[in-house]
Amino acid sequence: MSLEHAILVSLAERSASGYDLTRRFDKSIGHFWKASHQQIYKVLGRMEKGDLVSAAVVEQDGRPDKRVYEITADGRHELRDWTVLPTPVERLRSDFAVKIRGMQFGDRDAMVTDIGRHRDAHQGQLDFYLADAAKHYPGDVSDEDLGAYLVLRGGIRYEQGQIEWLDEMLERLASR
Amino acid sequence: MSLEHAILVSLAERSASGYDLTRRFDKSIGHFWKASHQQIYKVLGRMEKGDLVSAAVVEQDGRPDKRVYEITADGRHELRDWTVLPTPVERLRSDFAVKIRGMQFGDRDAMVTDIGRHRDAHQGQLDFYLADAAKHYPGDVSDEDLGAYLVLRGGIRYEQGQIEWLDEMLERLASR
DNA sequence: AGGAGCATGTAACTAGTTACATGATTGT
DNA sequence: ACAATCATGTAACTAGTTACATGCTCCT
Repeated sequence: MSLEHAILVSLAERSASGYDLTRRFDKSIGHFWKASHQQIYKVLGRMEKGDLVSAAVVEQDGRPDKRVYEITADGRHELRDWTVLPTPVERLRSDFAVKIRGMQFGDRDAMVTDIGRHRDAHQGQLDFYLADAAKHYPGDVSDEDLGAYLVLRGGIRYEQGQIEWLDEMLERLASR
Repeated sequence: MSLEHAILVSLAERSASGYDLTRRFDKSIGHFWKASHQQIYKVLGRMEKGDLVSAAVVEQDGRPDKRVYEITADGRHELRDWTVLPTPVERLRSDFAVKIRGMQFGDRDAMVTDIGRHRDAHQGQLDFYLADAAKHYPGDVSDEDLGAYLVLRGGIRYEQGQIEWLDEMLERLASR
């Protein structure tokens, strides 16, 4: 159900079409909750029925019409109510960790290569986050931006932790 | 499809019934891949049809019969082949992060409480991992245990990173 | 007498993925 | 001519969750 909430947060920040949301879910908010356009359109339809969002058709020239969604008062209430409920503490669910765990039954060389790939990918993501932080939050953070900033900080710490772990593994595996 | 691989890894370590696997998925391997017993029985059935595992009915006295699953040669091949393929780099998918991101639209006090709850939960998990590491790997780690050890190291780093992030948030929010 | 543990399932549902579909405009 | 961007969907499928079901033994 949390795609609904992610959409509500995104629309509370700024109204958008399904297409706009899809792009947002490819970056910013999508860094910690990804969604395909198919899923987004499906959920938007359900949310419109539930009066959490309302749609307005906007005609454009040279481009197809679009349905711009706006959060409703009900939607804002739902969002606030949701923040009051305790969030279940999530467990990790990692394909990669399962594979590491099964290392002894696999191909050691291929796995070292794969660990290196992951290291590079996480380094890339970290660089992206750091650039983003430097660009958007060079000084004090406004109350309005605090949530986005804190999540970005979480992303940075996560990527750093991953890189440290991946490096630790590479070091251990190099000496065998 | 990765529950299959998680089960293969677990059965490669030691044969087990669906019930045994369920308990394992409540601890050890379940720390980074959780699964319900319903899902486990369903997947075991599919895997048996695909000859990745084979079952033997074991009669017990004072307890119900059980079907003990063993990994087959095909299963071991599948596991090895899987380790050779590159693992897609996963993005985070976090309800909690979405909620933090939407902080400005929610109840600040409730969220501070929730962050505290998460902090405690992650501290508890970290303590558990540290005790596990101290108990099982006080000295050198054998080749056989390396995968499990490295994943445990990953878990420790992950929990530490989370706690640091949660503390950072609590500190920032206390001063507003 | 009641609850916890052992043991295995079915049924109904929700969320999410993958593949396919359409059609206009703008840039190379 | 061809690809990319804008824009919105349907259809078929897979994975996972929640609720329900059964029945025996051991412990308090």
